[in-house]
Amino acid sequence: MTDPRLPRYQQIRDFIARAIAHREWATGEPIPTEAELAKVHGVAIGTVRKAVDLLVSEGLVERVHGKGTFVRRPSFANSLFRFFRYSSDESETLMPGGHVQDRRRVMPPEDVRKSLQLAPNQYAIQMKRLRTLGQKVVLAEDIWLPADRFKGLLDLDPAALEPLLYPAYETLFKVLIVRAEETLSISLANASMAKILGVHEGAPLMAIERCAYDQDGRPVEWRRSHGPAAGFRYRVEVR
Amino acid sequence: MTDPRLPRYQQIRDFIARAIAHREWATGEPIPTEAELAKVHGVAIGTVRKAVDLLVSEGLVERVHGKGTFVRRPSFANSLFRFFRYSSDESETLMPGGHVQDRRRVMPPEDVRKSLQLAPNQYAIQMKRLRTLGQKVVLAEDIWLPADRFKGLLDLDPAALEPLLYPAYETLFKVLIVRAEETLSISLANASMAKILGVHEGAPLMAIERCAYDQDGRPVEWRRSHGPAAGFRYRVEVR
DNA sequence: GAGTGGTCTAGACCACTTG
DNA sequence: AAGTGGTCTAGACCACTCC
Repeated sequence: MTDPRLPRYQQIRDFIARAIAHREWATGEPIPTEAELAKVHGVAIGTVRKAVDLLVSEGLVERVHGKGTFVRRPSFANSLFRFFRYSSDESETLMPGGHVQDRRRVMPPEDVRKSLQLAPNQYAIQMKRLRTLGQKVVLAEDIWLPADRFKGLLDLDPAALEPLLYPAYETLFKVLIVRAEETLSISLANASMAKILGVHEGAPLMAIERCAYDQDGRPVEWRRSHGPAAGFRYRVEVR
Repeated sequence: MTDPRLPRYQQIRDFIARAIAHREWATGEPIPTEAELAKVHGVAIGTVRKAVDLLVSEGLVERVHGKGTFVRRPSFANSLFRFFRYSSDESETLMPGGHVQDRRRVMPPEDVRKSLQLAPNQYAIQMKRLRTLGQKVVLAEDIWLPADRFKGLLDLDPAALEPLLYPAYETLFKVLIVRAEETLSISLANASMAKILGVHEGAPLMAIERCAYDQDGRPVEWRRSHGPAAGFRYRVEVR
């Protein structure tokens, strides 16, 4: 399953990441102890520690001294601030709702196809989605997925995809998002956007393009989101 | 110098970081080999490796297999994309000029004082600065520094601070920036901003607030930058 | 071939949590 | 006291670069 030419610690990291993606250990539950992992994989404990170090740095897992190592994933509030980096004004306790409006199986435009590394004849699934805070629409999203990794999504009850997509990807499609690249820019509202977001035509909008990658580094989602500029804040740490 | 209660690998990391900040090893030059560092500090090589791992993850140093470990600092193009995350349209080869306009020693406003963790009676140095691409002003910056760590900055020839501030901080004040937090938002140009940036009043601007931290995790610079929204792009990787 | 970092071992002892 | 992760050792051998 894993490339045997990879270092042992990488293989063990992949093994654990895959097990987590497949929900073999529930969120908040401990993974096997380092001693046990070492025994199972037939390596020294230092090698296991290096594998776990990687997972910690990816945010997939959390060490607690004296207790164990725990699956750390976005049960809720977490994924919000890992990937939903938008807050209207300062309030920390925001909790956006998600509302999938539209789902289709289509050929993606060229830029999306490239970002998702799809072959020219491969299909994508497109979804339109609104994010709301209270009654207010704060973000209109246009989401693209590789169809072959999300078989059956079109037949799902839309409610199964709410309030957050990434936990649903994980549970339903064994796709675990571990990182993403985002590009921010500013655009002006056209007529339809203005109507959806409740701003006047030509009002400034924040545009966020995101490409999200799974535990194996493959791109699995591309989205473009638009939100009203007023009150928009985006926080990030750079190194 | 370093807290002896810290783990050895932390102490060694601090030792190396400090040496780099003090320019004991030039940019692009190799630091001592791992074997040598181990001998000097009287530890096993694995401990040194852990220290160097930290520095690599901080981007301070770069390993090259078979050759050595090299000081990686923003000699030039690097710091641009580490900390100057602004590009007008897609062109990758941008190289913004910096032009310090104004320097003063003043009491900082409350929010700046807090961000820099200054005591209520401590002074700050304020600088105004323009960033240009070709003839065009792309960013107007308002920069605040703790006065006690930048003694003598007011007497310097402004040219000593160009084209980039962070290398100057490092050479002249032994302050090495290793990370920063940024908050992006959108504002509208007032009359003076409009004039400086060459846009009409009320035009949308990108506003970037940044707090930068040194190798010891202390905040050493706060700045607020404004640039025209048109053509603005900000790329970031999130985990 | 000599020198560098990269991987891995088989332990030891310490610090913290839980019963 | 037992079990967990955290630090550290004193090596071994491999992969890569340079001469």
